[in-house]
Amino acid sequence: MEDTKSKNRFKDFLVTQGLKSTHQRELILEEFLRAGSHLSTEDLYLRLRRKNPRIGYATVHRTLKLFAECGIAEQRNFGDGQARYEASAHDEHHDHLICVVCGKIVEFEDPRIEELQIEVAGGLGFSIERHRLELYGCCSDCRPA
Amino acid sequence: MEDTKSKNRFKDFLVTQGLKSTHQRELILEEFLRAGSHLSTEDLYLRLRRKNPRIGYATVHRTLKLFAECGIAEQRNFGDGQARYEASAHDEHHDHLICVVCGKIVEFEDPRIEELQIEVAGGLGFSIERHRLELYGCCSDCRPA
DNA sequence: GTTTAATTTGAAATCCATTTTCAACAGGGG
DNA sequence: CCCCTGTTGAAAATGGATTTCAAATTAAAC
Ligand SMILES: [Mn+2]
Ligand SMILES: [Mn+2]
Ligand SMILES: [Zn+2]
Ligand SMILES: [Zn+2]
Repeated sequence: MEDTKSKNRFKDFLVTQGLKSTHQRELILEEFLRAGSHLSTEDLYLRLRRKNPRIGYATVHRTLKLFAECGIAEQRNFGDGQARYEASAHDEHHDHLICVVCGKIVEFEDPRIEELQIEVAGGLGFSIERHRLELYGCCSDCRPA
Repeated sequence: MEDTKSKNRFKDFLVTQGLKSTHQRELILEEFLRAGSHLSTEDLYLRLRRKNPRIGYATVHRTLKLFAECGIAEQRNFGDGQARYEASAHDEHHDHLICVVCGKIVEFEDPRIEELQIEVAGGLGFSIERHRLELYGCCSDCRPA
């Protein structure tokens, strides 16, 4: 399958927002869906340049923000100084495990942790809107034997 | 009590690192300990300027980094684009709950969540070095009645 | 106290990801 | 087509973090 869902969602988004469907936006969405996840604006920009040198960084940046606004992408920040984007696949939430040695990123989701977060926040009078959970450590590949 | 612990620790740190004890470093540490937690470099800089207009932003910045290096402060990043520092009181870890309306920051620590993080990471072959957990929501003061 | 070598300071410059500007350009309804 | 409006991309601006460098300060050595 070829991610028709995201493409349609973006198309609808453009229409309802009175925005235009452009060649660049199509190219960027195409490459964004093709490429692996957690890539920075720069990453995506460079990939796009290979095939189409006429694309501008500003357009890639603006289009990624549109993706996030429309809900087909999410911005992440792993503390390396540049924002990263990933396709919000399947509408399911997940958190991240990041290897501080090789940079590998593993996704996980644990309902028990999610539940405890709500409980703890509730006990302090907060209703949670969103959260950020990142675990930094060393993956099995990088662990000294 | 007047936080002699942090002051001594910093003093020792300067000696062992071959660094010098200066008037500015003392002023900055004094004000850092006096002021509330989670303040940005800019925040601290402005507070210091009130009493002592001769202090430079660069010095505040460098000194805060020294505090973090020496272990009496920790840098935090709550996604508002500027780093914040807090005194690492009592050597005990905690996470944060942030009100998206008024910006209030509440600290918490839940051993069950900490434990689950280790368990989940272990199941994926990771050993955790550190983590970041921030809950964003609405506090009781800001909740629509 | 004086000299000396090394570190520190702070204003200004630089860095660097992000965001904005703006004139040229493209889309798409009429 | 036309026209209006949204879009593009090169370049400039932004803003927090960091570095530069000459002058000032510190602390150890005379
Ligand atoms: Mn992910
Ligand atoms: Mn805190
Ligand atoms: Zn690794
Ligand atoms: Zn609040």
